Amino acid sequence: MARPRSEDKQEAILAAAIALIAERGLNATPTSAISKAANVAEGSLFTYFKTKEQLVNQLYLELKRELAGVLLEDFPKRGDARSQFRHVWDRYADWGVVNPDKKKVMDQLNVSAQISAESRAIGAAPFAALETIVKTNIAAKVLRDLPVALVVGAMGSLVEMTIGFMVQFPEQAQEYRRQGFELLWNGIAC
Amino acid sequence: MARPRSEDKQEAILAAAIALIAERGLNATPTSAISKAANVAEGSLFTYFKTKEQLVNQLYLELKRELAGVLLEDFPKRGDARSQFRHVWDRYADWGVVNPDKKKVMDQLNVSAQISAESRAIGAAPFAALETIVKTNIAAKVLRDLPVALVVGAMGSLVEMTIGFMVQFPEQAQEYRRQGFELLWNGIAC
Amino acid sequence: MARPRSEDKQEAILAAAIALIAERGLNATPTSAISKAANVAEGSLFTYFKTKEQLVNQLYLELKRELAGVLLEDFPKRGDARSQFRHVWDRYADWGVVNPDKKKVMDQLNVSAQISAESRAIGAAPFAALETIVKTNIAAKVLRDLPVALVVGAMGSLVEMTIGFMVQFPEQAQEYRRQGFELLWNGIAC
Amino acid sequence: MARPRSEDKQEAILAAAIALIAERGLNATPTSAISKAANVAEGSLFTYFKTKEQLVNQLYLELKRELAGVLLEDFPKRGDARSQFRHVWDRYADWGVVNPDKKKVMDQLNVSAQISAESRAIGAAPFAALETIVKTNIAAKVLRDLPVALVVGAMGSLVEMTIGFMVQFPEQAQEYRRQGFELLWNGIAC
DNA sequence: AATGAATGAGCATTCATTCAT
DNA sequence: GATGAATGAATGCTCATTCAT
Repeated sequence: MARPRSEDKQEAILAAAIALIAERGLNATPTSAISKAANVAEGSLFTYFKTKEQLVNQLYLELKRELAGVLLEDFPKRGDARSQFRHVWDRYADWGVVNPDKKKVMDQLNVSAQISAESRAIGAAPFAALETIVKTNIAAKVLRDLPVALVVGAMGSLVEMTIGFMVQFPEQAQEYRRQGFELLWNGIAC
Repeated sequence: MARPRSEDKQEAILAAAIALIAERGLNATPTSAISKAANVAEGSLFTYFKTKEQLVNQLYLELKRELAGVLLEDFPKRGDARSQFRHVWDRYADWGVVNPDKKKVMDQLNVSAQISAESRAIGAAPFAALETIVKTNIAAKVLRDLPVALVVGAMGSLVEMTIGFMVQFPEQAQEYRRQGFELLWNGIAC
Repeated sequence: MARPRSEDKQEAILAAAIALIAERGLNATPTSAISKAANVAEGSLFTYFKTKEQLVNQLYLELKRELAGVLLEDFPKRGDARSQFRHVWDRYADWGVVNPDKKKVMDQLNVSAQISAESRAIGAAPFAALETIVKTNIAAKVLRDLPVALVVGAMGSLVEMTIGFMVQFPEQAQEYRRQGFELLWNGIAC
Repeated sequence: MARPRSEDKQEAILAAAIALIAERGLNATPTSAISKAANVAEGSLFTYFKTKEQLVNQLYLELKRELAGVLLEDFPKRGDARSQFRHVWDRYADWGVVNPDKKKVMDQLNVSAQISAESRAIGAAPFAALETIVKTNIAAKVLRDLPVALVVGAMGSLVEMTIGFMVQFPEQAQEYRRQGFELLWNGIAC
């Protein structure tokens, strides 16, 4: 009967956290700044997230989940391998370009000591589908015989680097996106 | 007669900073902890580095310089392109495996808001030689016609990822090192 | 038609307060913990007690009233003075042993700055009968000629101390109870 | 070579804590108020006491030690038992009257959950001499055959109560002090 | 009346930096 | 230069109380 917890508020807090952490860095972003940016009382932040650490971990999971969703949405299940990888690559790159704040935050959280091992495990789960695809294509001799994780890792690290160039040189963004993918594909394909 | 500033102490502070930041993270490492680990008084740290930020920036430059030195030491100037890239790759990978703390700190500093644009520029300079090599080999049609920076970036991001696997699975370290390089080389070579 | 204030709830809150304050201390017991333990909403606590301070004062009065009632119940009006004092002594001691939580809370409230002078006055009132008994017996030369309040105070402080031993050494509880009383009686009787 | 830790400052903090806690109560006394009253920066309080809890425990020990010292100073070793007990009684009572703040603080700390079992044990040690005296006099049939701890406890609880009257009625202070002792002595002596 | 989310003042503690010795 | 005590702004979090539902 009391005011129900508002999902809006929870989201506003996460959104504010993204904007501020992207701009100022994780440690330079006090919870008070987050709550103020979210138009929420300082104390309210803690009704939605027990600690700052929990907020940060949840943010991490949210971003991972969102990204995984984006990558696999409209996935061309019946396409050839190259198209499939290209789909994931483009989705990832575009997501990073369109959401530079989220990208920056993810970069920071990826190396932060605040993210628990558990969060890392949960955050990695939605990407399992990618591993399957890689595995299948290695078995089918479409991809070279490399460790699955290495291929997945290469894709990740290469897009993330590529995104940097796309953001830095918006006019050549499409060019970079294509060239980055070429590099990846030549690296992994038979 | 005042004691001269001891270079030893300066180094001890940087070494302590590396160990602590690698273990606990940049923001969770107070200067007091660094000075204690360096066997130096809290105040003394500030005679060697005006602020924590300066210490961190200097640390960044130190690491970059060290890494660049390692990569180019014994560089096979007269070897073929593949050997040259392989040299850099192996040096980088081995450095990361042998110095996991330095690697972790560099990962953190690379995304930290504390590192100034100036530091980033200075830190990148020693790697200019790499760009030249890439440029030359693109011109010579040994490498594909890709943006130089993209190739350099790909090498960097791929080794860093590969190092992760080498550290995680020490028994297959050599295997990973080789496979990572194959992936890179196939990606960039004509 | 609004639900009437439930006396049950009021009592549940007081009972929960006793248990928690005894265990964790007055200042370490948030109202939220009390309401949760009482199975009542956080806000509801404040419909029964306007402030935490009022709750605490009411609790104090409740305990004082209960204790006074216990002491005088079945009071041997026609017995000799010793029996009468013994009755009060034993009742008090047993109450403390049977209700260690209430005893602890009373000890804390007795020295707490939260209890108003008014509450202290009201809380003392039910013990007026004791003063009368003391006064009468001093007049009758059964008790030494000491200030009434001093005698009453002595009885109080001695039982409370004695209760401590009874709780700490349950096997000698009866022994302590008797010996404590002897000490009191010899101290005050002619 | 740096400024040495000043004992003055440590004492100023403890003194400020006594004054404020006596007036406002333990939980209503923020460390900031203590440091301000001690003319010390907020942070400095924590160079002398790691936590508020530690400050409070130290304060407890300080008070216990001081009191024990006062009670046994100039102790009439060769006097008769009554004089000896009277000595302790008077010292205690006068200490309480002269130092009402310390008395109030001790009353609060005695029932506070913040004082550790260890502190309680250490705080009780200096009073061991009292137990010895009691024990000796029980063996010598000067005192009744009561548990030693009960006798010591009775002395303590009775003086503390008596102090209350002495403070409340300063004009009859001496009278109360004497009467309180009579009550104690008649209660414990053969 | 009942609920529990919302509020924001308040607090213990940390930490980069300064400064007396 | 070296030391470490001193400083006080900053921060994460708590909690009594209010209020929308």
